[in-house]
Amino acid sequence: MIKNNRVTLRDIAEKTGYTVNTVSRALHHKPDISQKTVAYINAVADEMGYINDNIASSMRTGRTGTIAVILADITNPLFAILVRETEQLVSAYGYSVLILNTNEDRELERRAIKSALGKKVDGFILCPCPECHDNLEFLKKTGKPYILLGRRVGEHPSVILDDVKSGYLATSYLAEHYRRSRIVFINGLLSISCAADRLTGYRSALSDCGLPYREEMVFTIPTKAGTIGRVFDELAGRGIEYDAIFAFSDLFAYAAINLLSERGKKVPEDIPVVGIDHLRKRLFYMPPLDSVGAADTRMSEAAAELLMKAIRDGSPACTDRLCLDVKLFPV
Amino acid sequence: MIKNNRVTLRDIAEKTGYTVNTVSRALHHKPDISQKTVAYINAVADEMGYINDNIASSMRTGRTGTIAVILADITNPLFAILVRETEQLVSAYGYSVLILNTNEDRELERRAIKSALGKKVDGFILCPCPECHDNLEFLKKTGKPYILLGRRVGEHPSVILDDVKSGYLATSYLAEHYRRSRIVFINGLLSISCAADRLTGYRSALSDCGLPYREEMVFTIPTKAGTIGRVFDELAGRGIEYDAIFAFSDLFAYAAINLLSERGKKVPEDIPVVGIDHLRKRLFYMPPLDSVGAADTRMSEAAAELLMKAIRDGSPACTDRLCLDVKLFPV
DNA sequence: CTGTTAGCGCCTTCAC
DNA sequence: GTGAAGGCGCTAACAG
Repeated sequence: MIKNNRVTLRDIAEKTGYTVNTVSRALHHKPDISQKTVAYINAVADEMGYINDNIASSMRTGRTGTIAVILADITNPLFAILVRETEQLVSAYGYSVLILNTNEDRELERRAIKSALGKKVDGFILCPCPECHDNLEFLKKTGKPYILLGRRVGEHPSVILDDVKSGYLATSYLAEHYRRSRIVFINGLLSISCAADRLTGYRSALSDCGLPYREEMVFTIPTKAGTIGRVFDELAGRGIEYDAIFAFSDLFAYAAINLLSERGKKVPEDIPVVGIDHLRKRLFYMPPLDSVGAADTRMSEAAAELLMKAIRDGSPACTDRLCLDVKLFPV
Repeated sequence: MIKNNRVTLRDIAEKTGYTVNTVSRALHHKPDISQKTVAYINAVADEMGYINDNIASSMRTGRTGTIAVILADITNPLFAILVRETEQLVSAYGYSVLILNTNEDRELERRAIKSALGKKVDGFILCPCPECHDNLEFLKKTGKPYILLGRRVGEHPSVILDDVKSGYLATSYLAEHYRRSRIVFINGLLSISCAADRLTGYRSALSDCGLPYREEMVFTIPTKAGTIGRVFDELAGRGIEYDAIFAFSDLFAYAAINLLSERGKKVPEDIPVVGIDHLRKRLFYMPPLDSVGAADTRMSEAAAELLMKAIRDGSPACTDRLCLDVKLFPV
């Protein structure tokens, strides 16, 4: 068995002659310890290489200084950005982030929530998977603060972008700026609020531009590799003419552009493509792309602030529901 | 103050009439409890919604079931992939992952290590930042198992790709397949082992192909946004002719392609570009790109396996140093 | 200002 | 097979 050679409060207490508890308070700079003692104890602790045992602290205080971020897949750049922004914000509060991937699967999401509860996180940020109602109700019952990010579900607290407007802006940009009338919409699954809302925006924009809504132009596919190829197969197989593409996400848009290139089509000359998320704002290496994204506020920072507030206040859950403005970022 | 309404062992004990300790052993399926009792207690625990308190368990056992993964930036897709693969592998062992970003900064790396120690992780995987010797020595002294990923430093245990070969393959592909002789190398900082090794491979390939090594064709830049633009400014400003680009990473390669496009150059017709990491293998939306990547084994899985083994054996650190084979993946 | 006491929830050791 | 006792390292409450 390995001997745990970690320095504990007791070690410092023995060395300094104070009690464990005085040492603890000195290290926390509590007001009821003399300046001299504080300085002395801190110096000794430093010298001995003391590091506070978070586990033991949590045991007493009930707080772990960790929040869970639960989402589909960290290799999706959008989620990576959300995580990074969240992490940077909460670290200012001394918090760190436990990341759990659901792969958009309900069962995995449930397990992730339980796992995080077992690790006694102080709060949750989650981008819920489809069909997640049970999971969210379960989470709500725990009384832990939580907030949804990017997708709303019923009355659960959430911070989202204005997805109806996103769909509207993207579609009308294709119609007006590029003067297109046959706009294919490659959408995500409608059980995700943002997909449903973007469809609403798409239809509304078509209507305002005097264009017909045609069901065969709209595809709903899961956020996985490969699935997007079938859209083009189907378009070709059924001989559907189109002159523009509105993609559910920048990822879909880039994947579509790759496939269009393979078929000898140029973007945007032959087929303009508009995406959503504006990844380029953060990821310098992404190719140019017309995209709709948050206008000012960062979604994840807003969510993280609300969560931190709820944790500090000891409120069982934040009750806010925020919908942030978006705008189109042309290439 | 919020009442903590979590179900504890004691609650189950009271309900079943057994002692806390019998309940604990039943839930762990220890052999010295009767089948009937085990079944009964588990049923009650389930019904009550019991979730093991990892914090309290860790307190006793000294293990947290968490490993730290410390790297530059999770929004870099390469790192995101490494994290995801690591997570998937260690989750099979019941482990989870704490991610800490260093932004390639020594001080942040040190803080990350300390933070992870405070959270009592059972082991470390890190992609060390430049000038990290002190940090690694510090980590080594803690006695916790650790392993470096993607970059080697001195004698510290590591799993890396064969970076010399990567540099060689990329360069010779440009020279032989594309028949180019003036190959610009946009490299990372030489204090990172893979940059140094890839430079060795680059030089060696030039030499084998009968091409001269020209210092003004080699640039070393940090892995940050914007810096790559200056390479092209400098090439233009100094009137340096070039007909191919070897990029330190796929990200650099994509960024270079964007900049070449802006300047009206076509890839690969005018200027072929070869990168490293082969991101497309995992990220379906990335544009086509010639790239060098791991031949078979996944680097992060190898590292994670070694770390898990070290943790299970209770050995203070894994001592292996692994260098995995690479190959070129043409578009 | 500092010391004493108590206990967070769990698991390990030993007894019965 | 099961129960009783002890303690992981820390911090909160209360003395003095």
